[in-house]
Amino acid sequence: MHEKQKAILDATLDLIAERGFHNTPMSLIAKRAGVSIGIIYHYYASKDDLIHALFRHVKAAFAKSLMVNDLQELPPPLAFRRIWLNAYEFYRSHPQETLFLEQYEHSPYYVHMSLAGTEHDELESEEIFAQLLNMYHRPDGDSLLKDLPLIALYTLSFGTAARMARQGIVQASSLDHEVLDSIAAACWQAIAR
Amino acid sequence: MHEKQKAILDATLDLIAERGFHNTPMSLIAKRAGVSIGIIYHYYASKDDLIHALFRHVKAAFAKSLMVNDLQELPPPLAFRRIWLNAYEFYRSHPQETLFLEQYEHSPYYVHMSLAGTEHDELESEEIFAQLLNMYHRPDGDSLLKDLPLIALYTLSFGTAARMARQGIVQASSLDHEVLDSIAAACWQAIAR
Amino acid sequence: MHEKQKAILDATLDLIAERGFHNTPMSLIAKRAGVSIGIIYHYYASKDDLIHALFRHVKAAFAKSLMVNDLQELPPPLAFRRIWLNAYEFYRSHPQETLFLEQYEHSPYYVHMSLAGTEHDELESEEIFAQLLNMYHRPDGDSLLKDLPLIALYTLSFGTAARMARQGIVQASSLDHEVLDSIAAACWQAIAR
Amino acid sequence: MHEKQKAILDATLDLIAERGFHNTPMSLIAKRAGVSIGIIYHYYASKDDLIHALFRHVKAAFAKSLMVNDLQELPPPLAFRRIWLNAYEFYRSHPQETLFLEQYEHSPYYVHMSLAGTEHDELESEEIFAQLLNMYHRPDGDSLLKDLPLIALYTLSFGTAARMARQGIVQASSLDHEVLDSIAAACWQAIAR
DNA sequence: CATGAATGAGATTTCATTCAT
DNA sequence: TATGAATGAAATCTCATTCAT
Repeated sequence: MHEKQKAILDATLDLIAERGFHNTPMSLIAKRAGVSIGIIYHYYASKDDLIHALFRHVKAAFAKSLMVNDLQELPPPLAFRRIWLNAYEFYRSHPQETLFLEQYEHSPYYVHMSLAGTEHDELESEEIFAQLLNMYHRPDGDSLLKDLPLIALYTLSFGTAARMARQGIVQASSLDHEVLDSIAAACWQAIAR
Repeated sequence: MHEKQKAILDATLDLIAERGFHNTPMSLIAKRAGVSIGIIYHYYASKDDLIHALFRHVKAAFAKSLMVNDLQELPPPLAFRRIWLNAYEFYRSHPQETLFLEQYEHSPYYVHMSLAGTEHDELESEEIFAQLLNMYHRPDGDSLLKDLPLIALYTLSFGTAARMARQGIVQASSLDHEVLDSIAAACWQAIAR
Repeated sequence: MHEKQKAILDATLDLIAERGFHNTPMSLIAKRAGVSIGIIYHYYASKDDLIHALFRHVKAAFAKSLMVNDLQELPPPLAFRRIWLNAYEFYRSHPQETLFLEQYEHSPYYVHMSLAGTEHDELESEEIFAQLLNMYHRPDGDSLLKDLPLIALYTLSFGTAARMARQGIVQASSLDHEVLDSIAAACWQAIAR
Repeated sequence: MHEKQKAILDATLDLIAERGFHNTPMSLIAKRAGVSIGIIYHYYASKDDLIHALFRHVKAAFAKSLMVNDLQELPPPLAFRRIWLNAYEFYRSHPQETLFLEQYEHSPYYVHMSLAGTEHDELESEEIFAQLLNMYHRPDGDSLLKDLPLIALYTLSFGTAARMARQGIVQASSLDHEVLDSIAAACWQAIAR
């Protein structure tokens, strides 16, 4: 990726996180990124295209931050907690990314995303979560997890991590390690059989 | 509230739920509501003001739907489930309201809401939730709940109800009663001591 | 004139003096006057009509303040100074009226005023000035005044009084009696033969 | 200054002189200037900003027209008359500018001008006038002028020139050279000791 | 690759005026 | 007389996008 592309994505991220989609004109993105409007249109076909590209970029960075090499070798509760905390930490240390994702995923942009060339389930991050949960969850055999819909398991575990982190960002508060451990434990309790 | 105010709020809700904030011009709201643009500005100072007012309106309706008269008389786990299901049902039966809330609460509108005259903790709905959880949760005495931050308890209980309902709306799928009971039970398990 | 008419004219005067014609909506006039918009249209056919009526009202008040009964009996230089100071005092003690007149008389409103039913030379105040100057000024006979166009005489005498007063209003400064006397004397010197 | 900026200022001047501030929509300015509305907002932040800029532009042109190289070398009364006539001629030969100035300087725009970034006494033209009068006027030493406030001297001299010219424009009449000389002489008589 | 002046459709907002009550 | 909700044409202003350089 060119240096200018990076600058454009960074500027877009910051501005949308603070001001929202419709309050972030292309001209402001160009100014913040220190580039011309023209060059933005050289790399991205339209504003929507830029926003969708930014979403994929941020999602990929998030997925990367969750990567744990030796997941298979850890005992299940530990593997679970490792990823839970990784997700939490990513959100807390990337507030702009978090605020952007919040808006994007809860707006009509997301619902209509597949029209823009990417399917929801092509996203790496979702795949990683599903992979982890599926490690424990075999609906038709012996499972370490309760027999609940995948989305319920997801919400009660990683969804909670995300929410806790986002809350901390918006309210500028934070939780200490001990409390986080308790919450992670409660999540495990909710989903473990 | 005047009849036209109601028509304006209804039209705004429908349009924003379907099209998003910035794809919903005032002219379209006026047309859908069957009123003139001018009268909207008679009741609301600006588009933003209208959106904030709509949020308060929807939130109040939601809070009202949660009201249960005999909460105090029910045994704790039953009282919990009663409200959990009420919240779930409200979302499932009010998809427009739900989609609107999704967008609003995850956008800069929500973060900047206090600028519009209402503080987050002034919202009736928040108060009702806090009230219920506090029924069980006495940090310094005997509590039925785990010793976790209020926000964690909230997320693991009602937050989950909301998410499940919203997911159902977006994906046009639905969960049967048995499954809902299991999820409610898992929530209770997560937060109960 | 009804009490409400007076309130309307007063409100209009204040608002236009402070905000200008185009920044003074009828709704604001109504609010400031403590009446409904409807009643304004009962008394005045349009906003322009109201403004023209206000002009005539203010001009008449001004003319009235200049009245001096025994002009004919005073020696010329004294008569001159009497009116000069009256004009100055009116402006200084009626800043809103003055600012309104400034705008009105230098805007296209004034140029097009005759279209609204009043001719410039029908104005009482102009008549009084002309009368005074004509007392001294007989172009074809013996005159106390220089042989200059009436408008030049007017500008060098009363025009100066007006300007000095207006300057004082805008800059919130004021001149003491002695200085005013000197200026009045200089004016007389300019026009007297 | 870009060519389009000039076209915009010219169009604005013509239209406001003829129609007044509030009867001159931006769309009309754009059409008259042969440019798009957008480009006006590229150069000027708002309609008010455009109007203030136009005022500074016209005032600067006026100041430039008064410049006389050898003022110091002329005998005082001649130097005075040179500038007096220059001012008169500028107004007579620039009716649009004159009508615009009339409206602007007698409206709240002028009073609020300092809010727009320019102080009254920063105007070149004012400086030139003050400079000239100060050449003759030393309050604490020997002066050729009467001991009057600067503003009085200004009004009795250049103020009169401006008024005479403006009157001629509005009434489409004009004064011959001989009469102008008499008026200039009367002005000098008013202010000279 | 890169710029940013230029466009103009369309957005938000204003406000003189009307009219049912 | 008196009200003020209601209208909608028209105003100001925004901004995604284009294109000559």
